[in-house]
Amino acid sequence: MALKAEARPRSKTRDRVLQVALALFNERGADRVTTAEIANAAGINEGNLYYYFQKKEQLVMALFDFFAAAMLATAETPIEDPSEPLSYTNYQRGWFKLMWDYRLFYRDGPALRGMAPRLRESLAELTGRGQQAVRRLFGLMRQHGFMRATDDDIEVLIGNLWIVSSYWMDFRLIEHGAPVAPEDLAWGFRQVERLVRPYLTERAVLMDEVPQV
Amino acid sequence: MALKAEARPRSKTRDRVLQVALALFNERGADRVTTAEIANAAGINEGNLYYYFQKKEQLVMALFDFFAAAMLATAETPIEDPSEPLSYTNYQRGWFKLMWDYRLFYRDGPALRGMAPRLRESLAELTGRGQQAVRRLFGLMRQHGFMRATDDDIEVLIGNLWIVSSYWMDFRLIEHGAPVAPEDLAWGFRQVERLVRPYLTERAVLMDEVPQV
DNA sequence: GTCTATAATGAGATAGAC
DNA sequence: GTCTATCTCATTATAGAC
Repeated sequence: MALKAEARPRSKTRDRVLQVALALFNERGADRVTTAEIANAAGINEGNLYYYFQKKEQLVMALFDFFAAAMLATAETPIEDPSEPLSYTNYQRGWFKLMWDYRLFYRDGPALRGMAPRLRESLAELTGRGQQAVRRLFGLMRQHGFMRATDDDIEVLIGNLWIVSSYWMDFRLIEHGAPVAPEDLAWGFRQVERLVRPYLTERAVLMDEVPQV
Repeated sequence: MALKAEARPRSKTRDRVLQVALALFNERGADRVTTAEIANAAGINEGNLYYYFQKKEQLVMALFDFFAAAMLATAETPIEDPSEPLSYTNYQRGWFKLMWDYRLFYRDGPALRGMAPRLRESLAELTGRGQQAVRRLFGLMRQHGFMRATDDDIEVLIGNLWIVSSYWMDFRLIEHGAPVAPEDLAWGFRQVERLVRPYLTERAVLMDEVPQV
């Protein structure tokens, strides 16, 4: 099981390192943060950092474990009321909160995989489970008459949803120069919503509201 | 003008370096190729490489100039017969050929921007011009009754088209492990085609054919 | 223009004292 | 568990001979 939490015993210092690393990565980009900076920001010495994480890869993987748990919780959040269209919008909101909290994994994916090659297969596994959850969700929407799409439509749609969701932050960075900010979430939310819209029935209300973060 | 060709006089060695660097980057990934390897593959000494390109960034930017020219040529290729649906499919084929020939810029974008920070603004400019060409294309399709979409629909669609086109290779790499191969082009082609399909009218034939590369 | 050196970086990683 | 000090190593970059 690739997504289990780490085995090593808990420690306040260790937790602080992870917390600080997550913040630094999220803020400045994973490729612009060195182990020295992380140790410094955590108030410990660089040598001490290596007591907890012998390789930078281990640090990244530990962060990924948190992300994986959060993503699965998000993906498998049950729809409050499947007969109420707004419930699905709320579900989508959950995804965008996740993207923001762990934006290092969305924005800096390639850089992180450079630091931690093992990340690739963990990501593949997680992606599979996340997509399965979305697949079930669309099944539910069809049942309730909110969606009209063939199985094939849905497979292609899920692929495109995943790509747009995973990379819109990097795309936005290129176009705007500035790193992605909370205000940009509405843009991404809208792009994703429009992917789904062509397959919604008249029964479904518009789902292009601005997400709360 | 950021997209002009370089000013330095031509030279066989210089051309060979660029050609070899493009091939190596395309093949192995931009972040896995060192200047030493490039010089070696070009049959010259590492010191000599720095006679032509004082910084690795200059090498990347020179490659980008080729890419930019090819991309603009692709984007602005006139539609052979705007009243013939297949012409638009051919246009899309052109894009996928470009993606393959310069896949380093699609697959290794973040790594390249790490090597050459100036790339970001050049990419932004190029993206803008490319999107403008696609915008005109959709206008043409509307004129000929192949497309039914509001201006707003088209703006969102272009954003999603750009994201899926730009990042599907990286996504595919995560899911499959293996680097993207020519066979995968059909998958990407299909994902892109399905983004557009909901806005096509009955007059437009299906455009989901497999691209030739 | 091309080569042989050799420097200069800058990061990750470790050994061993406390 | 934490620190100081040091090492390794890949890479970019330059100086100067030919």
